[in-house]
Amino acid sequence: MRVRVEVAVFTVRDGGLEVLLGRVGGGTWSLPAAGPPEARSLDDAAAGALEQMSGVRGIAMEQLYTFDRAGEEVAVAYLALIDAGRHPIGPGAEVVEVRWFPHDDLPTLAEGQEAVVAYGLQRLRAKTAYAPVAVNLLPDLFTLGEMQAVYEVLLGRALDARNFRRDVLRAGVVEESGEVRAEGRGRPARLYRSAGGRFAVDARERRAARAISSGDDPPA
Amino acid sequence: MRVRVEVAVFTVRDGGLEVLLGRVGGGTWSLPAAGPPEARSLDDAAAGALEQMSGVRGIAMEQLYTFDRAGEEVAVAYLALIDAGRHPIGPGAEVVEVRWFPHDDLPTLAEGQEAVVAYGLQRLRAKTAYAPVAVNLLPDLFTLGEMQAVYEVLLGRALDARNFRRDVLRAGVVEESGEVRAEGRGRPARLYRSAGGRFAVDARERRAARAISSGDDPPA
DNA sequence: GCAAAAGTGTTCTTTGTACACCCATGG
DNA sequence: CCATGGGTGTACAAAGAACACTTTTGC
Repeated sequence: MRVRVEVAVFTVRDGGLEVLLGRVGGGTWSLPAAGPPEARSLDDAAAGALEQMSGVRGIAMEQLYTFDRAGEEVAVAYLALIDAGRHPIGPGAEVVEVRWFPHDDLPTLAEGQEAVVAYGLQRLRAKTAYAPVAVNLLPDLFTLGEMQAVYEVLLGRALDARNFRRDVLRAGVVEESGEVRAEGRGRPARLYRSAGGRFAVDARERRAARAISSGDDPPA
Repeated sequence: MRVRVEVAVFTVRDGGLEVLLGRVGGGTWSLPAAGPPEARSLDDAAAGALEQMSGVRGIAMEQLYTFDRAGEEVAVAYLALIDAGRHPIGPGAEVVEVRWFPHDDLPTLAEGQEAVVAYGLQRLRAKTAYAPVAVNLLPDLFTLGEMQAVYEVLLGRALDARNFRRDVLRAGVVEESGEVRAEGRGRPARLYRSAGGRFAVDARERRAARAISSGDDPPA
């Protein structure tokens, strides 16, 4: 049985959730993937696959699930979240084209990769309810308004700004940078940065997450 | 890279949580495991490994995590829960001995399997908070007292019987069988059976689970 | 001075938690 | 008749959800 790694990479841009895909030789698009990784850890292989396809490196990855493909090959799938603004993408060697696709308007993918994207999305949404996933999708400094916008994209619904502020600040997942940014019209917003810690958006989401959720944090 | 499957099998017996281990040739104990499964799905290979080692079949399995072992082999780990009373174990071909070990008093295991057991346990405890895992660890018909006892073992703390009853019944995860069982002294208890559905023991646990938790239900 | 986004507190409802008593049986 | 486990309901605490108004800027 051959072993492969495949990475579902998500970003939030222009009010939408997007997936990173590349084209190597033929016409079919593919997730960042690597064939039999020789004497490398799976995690390294996944990071390598992303770098090889897009030039992006230093991104945290989380193992998602291991799919078998007709009993002949196993594909160890990973999830990665990046801020597209901070990490510009460019085709690596042997890569014809890399780009972001809206998650709900993907081209035909290589065999079995739809399932990887679908599961990555499910996991991402589940994590939304208890982990500060948005900080991985935002620049170093960001406003609470931007952060809320990311959550609204991930959850597909509007959030109450007052409760959002209160919950995020109470959870201690962000800290004030002291700086302020005037973003055109409107009162300037304070800029925050990540401070670690966990976060749950609201109880309704938590319940939903539980209902579709199971796992744990990966070992190691 | 070679592919293996390994299964962490848990049961609750005599007020303790136990793990199924077997010995094949040498002196070292091992989880049910199978080498390169030829043209079989991973799930089938995991079920086969359990049957091969212990004779037990027809048990639901859930994929846990894929570990890499020094970049040479990947081990796809599974979690299984069984009622030891309903599924007696016996050594399969080429198996010298199979038995249950208390989870906190395991012998030396084959390379890397401690991590599989540890992670299986973590996942099992996390699932406790939102899934009716106890029904997999109980006979067809059981009393709420027995069910509560299983949860108390998994959680390692006492539960309030009144709240437990209310929550379990409200969640609709069990249904009355109409039968009653006199278990020695005390008022006879009604017998219930599983009715599907989800269940969370209590909010404190839910929070704890969230804090250590991440995943989702596996695909498919 | 007005449109637009940021920032602040309070009330209400739901959920969870703690807790006291009666019931049915075996010994 | 009493010890043992089964079964029921209620009062209190905590968390989440809904909601109105003031502040600071660009135009």
